[in-house]
Amino acid sequence: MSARRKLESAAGVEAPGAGRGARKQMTRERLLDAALTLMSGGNSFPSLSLREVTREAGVVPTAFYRHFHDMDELGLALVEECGLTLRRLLREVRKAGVPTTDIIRHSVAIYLQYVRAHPRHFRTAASERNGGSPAMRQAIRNEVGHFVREMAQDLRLIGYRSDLPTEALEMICSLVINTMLNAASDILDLPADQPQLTRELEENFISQIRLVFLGAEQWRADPDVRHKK
Amino acid sequence: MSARRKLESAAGVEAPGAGRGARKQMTRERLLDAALTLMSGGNSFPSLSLREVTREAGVVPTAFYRHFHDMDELGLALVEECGLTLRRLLREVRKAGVPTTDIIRHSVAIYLQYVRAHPRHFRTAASERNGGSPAMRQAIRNEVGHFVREMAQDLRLIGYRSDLPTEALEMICSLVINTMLNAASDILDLPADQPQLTRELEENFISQIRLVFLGAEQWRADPDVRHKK
DNA sequence: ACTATATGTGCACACTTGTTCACAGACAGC
DNA sequence: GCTGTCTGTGAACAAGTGTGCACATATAGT
Repeated sequence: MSARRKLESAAGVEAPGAGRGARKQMTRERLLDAALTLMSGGNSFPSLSLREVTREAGVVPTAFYRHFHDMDELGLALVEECGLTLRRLLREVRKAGVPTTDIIRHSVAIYLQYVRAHPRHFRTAASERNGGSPAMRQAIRNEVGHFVREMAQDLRLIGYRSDLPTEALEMICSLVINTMLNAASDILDLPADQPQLTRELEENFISQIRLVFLGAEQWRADPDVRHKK
Repeated sequence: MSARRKLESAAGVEAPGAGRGARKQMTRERLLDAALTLMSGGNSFPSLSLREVTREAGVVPTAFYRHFHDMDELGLALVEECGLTLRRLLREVRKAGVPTTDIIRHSVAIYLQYVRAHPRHFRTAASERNGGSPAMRQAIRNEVGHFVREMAQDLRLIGYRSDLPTEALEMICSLVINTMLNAASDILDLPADQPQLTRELEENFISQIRLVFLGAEQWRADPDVRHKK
């Protein structure tokens, strides 16, 4: 299939009867997909060239401009896609409901499963969160911010620490999510043939999340630290 | 000074009486410095070109090869430099001793001061930790790993949670350090003319660290989670 | 059915990039 | 002091890059 793409270069030839806008979106997605694929092979986004992407997508370089002004614009679109994945993940976890035993382990399991199902999205998110262009960083930060707020609201809804102000809940969630993203990056970097290391990393990850929630249970809304010794 | 560099391009002309090895190391450091400077201006390491670096360093492209085979090799040297900075930070904190009141706030203050004193090192560390080439990622992971172990040992020495196995202490420290690096990245990205936002971020950061240690105090060595409900 | 439009092609251009090679000058050891 | 060695220079090259332009061709609206 990849070879097929490379041989018959004409994107318009592959789907000659699908409506105009539909085909446009198809090649647009092919460009995005190409970028993701290239990134999952060691390359990082800022080092991708426009031509490289179009080549991988099976499209002539100039066709790129029909969809994006810039590589940066493609980057932003990518971030949006990753954000979408994140939100679907949240919905998935919500759907699973609130198990009575070992909530954390359960949620983490869903999370890890999701990470492995969308490795390219998570790698991109983790990698460009601090690395990419300033614009891309900001975009990712926004996405993560949304995620944090949604998660905090979810905790609200299930009545978790309902005595805390939203601010505090979001602080906690942000810590959790940072930990999640770091773990995703670590796990995706692991050689696939090391199930032992994988398990260790996962256990470590679970421990960290558990630790955070242990702290969260003890958190006091407004500790007046200056008078505390 | 930057202009001076660009005008008189000959590096050998600038310091004509300083010993051979010494001058070699000087231009080597200039190359490293150039890379750091370029990175602190939006560029990320993988997008740097060899020529760009030599240009900024005020050296002809071919001179690069006298110091590094590769850009990757320069990257590794950079990581080492960042690791050195991290270790000096740790020594600084150690030197400060163990204040009796509000240890966390105190340590965080030192940390933030350090981050602002070496912004380029911390940006690089945060950014290439997930973004760079696989080799660079691994190198950073090693440095961070050392840091984690040293910090865990320090906690040991001051008798913090001496009942816990080293493994658990390291898990805690790794969580702390992840949070530290994320915070560094966030803070360095902030527009400099927003002291209010800066303060909020710092407070949030302190809260997170505090939360982690709150959890750490409650952590049980071997919670048999399967029998716990 | 005819025409205008939008998507993808092909070619062109000016640049930048990494790397090779012969060369110049400063230093170190005899 | 002479000679060999090492660091930095300069010109050169092939390859890759972003982008502008005129062209094809399938589609949508009349």
